[in-house]
Amino acid sequence: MPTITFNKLSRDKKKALEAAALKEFSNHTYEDISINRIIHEIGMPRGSFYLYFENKEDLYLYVTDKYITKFIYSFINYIKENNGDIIKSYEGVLDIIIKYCKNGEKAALVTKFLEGLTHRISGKTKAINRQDIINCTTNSINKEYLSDDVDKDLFYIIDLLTNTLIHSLTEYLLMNKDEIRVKNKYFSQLNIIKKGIYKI
Amino acid sequence: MPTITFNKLSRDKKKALEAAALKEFSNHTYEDISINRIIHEIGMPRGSFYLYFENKEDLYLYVTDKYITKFIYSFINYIKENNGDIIKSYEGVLDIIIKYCKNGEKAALVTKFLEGLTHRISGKTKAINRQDIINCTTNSINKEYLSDDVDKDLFYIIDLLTNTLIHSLTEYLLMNKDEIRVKNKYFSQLNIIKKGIYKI
DNA sequence: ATTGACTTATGACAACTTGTCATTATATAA
DNA sequence: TTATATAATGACAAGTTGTCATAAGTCAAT
Repeated sequence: MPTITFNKLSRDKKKALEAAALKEFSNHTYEDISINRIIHEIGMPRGSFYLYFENKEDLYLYVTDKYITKFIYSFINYIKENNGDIIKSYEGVLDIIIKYCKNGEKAALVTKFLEGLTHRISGKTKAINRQDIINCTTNSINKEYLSDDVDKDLFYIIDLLTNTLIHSLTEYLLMNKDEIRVKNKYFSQLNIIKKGIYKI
Repeated sequence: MPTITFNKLSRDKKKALEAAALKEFSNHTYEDISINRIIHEIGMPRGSFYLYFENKEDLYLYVTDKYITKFIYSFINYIKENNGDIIKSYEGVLDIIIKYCKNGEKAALVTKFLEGLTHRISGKTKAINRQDIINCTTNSINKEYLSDDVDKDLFYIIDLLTNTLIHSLTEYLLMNKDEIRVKNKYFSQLNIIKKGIYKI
């Protein structure tokens, strides 16, 4: 969490730091992210940076969280577009993200965010909170599709689906596995889960 | 991969390096692993180390791979003990690993290996190959339990199960989530998958 | 045994990291 | 205007990694 001092900063300075951070994050592994490069880029003195953020991890989680949150909101909308069909929504979202990554220079960023989701950072295990995704998603789901013996709170299901999605994205974006293979596997796995939770 | 020169080294020197590396890995995040500390511990000159391994990643993958392989073999045996009941085997293995971690000083190590499985290392995405686990596991599975419309090659299923297992372990070991909650979720998720693939 | 050609070993070095802290500057309130 | 609190700064210590010129072995062939 950035300090109060950071929040008091002018809009320009904040934006500059965030932009520089994003640029650095896009081009380097978490390990290789250099605060030095970030602050040099925008001519911010070393001491100032440490007045605003505790360390690299602090900055990383701040910036990453912001973008993950954006994604969650649009995903929730997407579920609504699909009338609460959770499997259909998860089926579609892989493609949407993959396409998003192909279009722009966004791939690098999404990749890094994925790392943020998957990774434990600096031992403190402050990995971005997937709980948020799960909570927000639950309410958008149409439970009529679901078999009667399925647990009413959909926590386990969403966790399983999210996990499967992230794993597939990781394979495609971080491990450079073949798109078609990844998609085939993902759809098969969703199908297994569908059989496990949907009415026959 | 270590160099040929490393393999030519005396048993003692190799063991010493591996032991020092393991110790360092147990007590530090990947990011914070210091080759400096490792070589100081055993009085190995800097230049020598770089004669044997390319860098930190190289050493890390070498040591980690060794231990993962050990685990795979014992897991395959465990499946056989369960007469090829894949779901039952995955149900049991979480508990086995958790207990293993409780008993000894092994927790730290398993934790780090989990990180190795989950993480991308230094951008090159050389994460430990889960393909091995999947291939070896396939042959030990009793397919009679499986519903007829399940794909004959069990790749997708094992990947899904492994992914679910690793996620649960991560939550317990790296995110310090409550053991009972983790287990409940894991079993529920396995149950969903079971419904998706087993004969009724 | 001596030469010469490899292979292996070594530690000083350059080029980077990060986080701190004494000092200076700027607000803000009395 | 003075006093106080808040913010900005950059030099610094203490660490990191990978390289490379030099030194030391090894070992076959003369």
